[in-house]
Amino acid sequence: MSEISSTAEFLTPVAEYFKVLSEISRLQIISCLKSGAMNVSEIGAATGLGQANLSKHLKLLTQAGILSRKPQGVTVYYEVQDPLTFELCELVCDRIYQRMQTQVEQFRKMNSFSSQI
Amino acid sequence: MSEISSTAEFLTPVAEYFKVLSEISRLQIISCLKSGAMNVSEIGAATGLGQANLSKHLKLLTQAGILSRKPQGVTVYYEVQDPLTFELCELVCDRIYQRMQTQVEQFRKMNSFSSQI
DNA sequence: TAGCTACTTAACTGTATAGCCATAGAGTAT
DNA sequence: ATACTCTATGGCTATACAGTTAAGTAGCTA
Repeated sequence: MSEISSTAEFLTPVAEYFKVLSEISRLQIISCLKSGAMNVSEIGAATGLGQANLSKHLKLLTQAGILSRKPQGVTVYYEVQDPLTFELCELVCDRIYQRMQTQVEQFRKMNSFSSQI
Repeated sequence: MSEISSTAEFLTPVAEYFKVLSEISRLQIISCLKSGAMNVSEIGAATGLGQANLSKHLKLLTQAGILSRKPQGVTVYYEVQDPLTFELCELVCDRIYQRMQTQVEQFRKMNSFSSQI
């Protein structure tokens, strides 16, 4: 095994983790679980995702260790298990906001047609 | 525009950011840039990625604001521009390591055949 | 038991993209 | 100008996966 491929192998689970967070539907699910546990129907209503599709995403998120799955009778409650999830999303969200702010500011400065100072 | 779709729209750039970090090749590139700026050939040698493929990944990473691109004569040097990148990777890496540790520990406890205490 | 509800899974389709090849461009030297 | 090196791009194929429809499963209730 070469140095390169061994490095790549260590990075595989990291890439997989980020991949789970790289879909809007799953971020929607995580987002609406910020307030606490919800069952599948509730999550479906909140996100607008189709039932089967939602189920697949929930399975993925659970397998990734991001959500916990708790059946209660006929319904199943999901909850964000790892607080790191929120932390990561917030870090990225904040950075994106900062960049947008910077871009707006740069645009304002560069805009020769602006009547502003 | 419904509440749901507007939420989804805000999440789009976040998902895109995570998507950039969700590929082993790109993580390899980021990883080998930890020590500082490198040109394309050097990155290629360090990662083993094909030239055209590497170029595309570098473009993506640059567009995502993760790398900075600095041409010097005929060569082009890339560098990790946003320290947040390393921060995110470290957070995920550490968490994955913690989980692996936990799994090993649980396995040890559950393993009835073990000669250990 | 049957029937109902809540959720999961299987099978399929369309879309996105990683990797590869060939080519193009851009800078440098002869 | 020509030739050479380094990097970027366009076209292609194979693969992965999000979303959908339909069928299956598990727990409640009459």
